[in-house]
Amino acid sequence: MSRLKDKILEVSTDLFQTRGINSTGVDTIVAVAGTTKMTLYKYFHTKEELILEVLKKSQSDFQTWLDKKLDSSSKKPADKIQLLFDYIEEWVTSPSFLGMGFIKASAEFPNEENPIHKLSSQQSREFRQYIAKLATEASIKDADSLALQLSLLFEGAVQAEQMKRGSGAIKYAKKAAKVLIDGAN
Amino acid sequence: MSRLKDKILEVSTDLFQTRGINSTGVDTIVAVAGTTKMTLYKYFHTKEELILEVLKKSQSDFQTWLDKKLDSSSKKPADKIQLLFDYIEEWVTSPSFLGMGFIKASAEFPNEENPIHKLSSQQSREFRQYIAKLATEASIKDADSLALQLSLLFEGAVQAEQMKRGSGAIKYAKKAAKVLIDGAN
DNA sequence: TATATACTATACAGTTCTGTATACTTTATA
DNA sequence: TATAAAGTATACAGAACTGTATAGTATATA
Repeated sequence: MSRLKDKILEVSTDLFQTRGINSTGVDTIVAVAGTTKMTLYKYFHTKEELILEVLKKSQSDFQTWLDKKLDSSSKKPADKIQLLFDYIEEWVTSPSFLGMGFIKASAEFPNEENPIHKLSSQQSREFRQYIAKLATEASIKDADSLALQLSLLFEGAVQAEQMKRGSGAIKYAKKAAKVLIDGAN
Repeated sequence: MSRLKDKILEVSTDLFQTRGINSTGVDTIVAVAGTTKMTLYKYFHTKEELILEVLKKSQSDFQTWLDKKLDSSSKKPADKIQLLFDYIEEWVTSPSFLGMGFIKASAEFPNEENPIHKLSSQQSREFRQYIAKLATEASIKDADSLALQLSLLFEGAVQAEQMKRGSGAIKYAKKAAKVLIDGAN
């Protein structure tokens, strides 16, 4: 992958999070990335394609990071689900955290037929299924039900953190998650 | 208040929810409302002012409806907090529900200095305080902590419902809320 | 009946946005 | 060293957007 393509993706991710997707023009993106529109449109045929790739990379980065953290933490499935919100807290409270792409994108593109909304919805579902896998491996009775509840806490906490940086909401999500996990057996 | 001002507010609320705020032009609004831009700008000096009034009215309608429901349901505070998510479910699963304005608006205007973001953030805080008041009246030990956790479930469930209409997420939020409320005493 | 008010209709200024066309420059490589 | 690929610089078409100017119509009321 090209150095400039990466730079465009990185700058777009940042600007979409801090200014909003529709409010960020490609002229701004190339100016900040230090390149030109011709180069941007060489790598991304349309702005929509750029948005979709930004979302894919963001979610992939998060999932990869989380998976690695959980994998190197413990081999016992029961521990892993308990540690889930500890790592989520670490991710969300990191200074570089600016929000979750799929949550903001789904709000900005509310039509369920829109490709950007569809991808956002898919990423939300995939993360829920990831939690469900953790719950299943931890031999939790109704794993899918717990996973959905935990995903609500996660998305709610991210929403709260996007609303007010440093809200501390994730601390309460963690407390609530522990109660729900412990009560699910 | 004028008939046309109401109509403009009503149409704007609907279009902002279904197409997004930035993606909805005033030309579209007046066309659907059956009026003209001159009339719109007579009642709302800028589009931002219109957005702010739409948010205020939406939240006021929700709060008024919820408060009336809870007030006419039971006089016992312990019952009211248990019924909270039943009424939230009724609201969210109603066919006319298209989303919560302050959640979508805060995503579309992510800058915390933006007046629209500020109002969204304020409304989120006020709703949390409303839950806290219910929890306090129900003599719950750490009412603020529970209220914050319940607000995460609420915002997460709304987010999920906005992502996929008819997701049923609110049912799981209700289940989780019951566990948290019962465990908070 | 005269007058203020509410509203319509429409054109338009000025900006911003996406996407492309065109001509030039730099760099890697065969 | 010749050639292809990558990137720059810039102008521009065409659309969409906010907000205003201007002139006219309908209606209520004094």
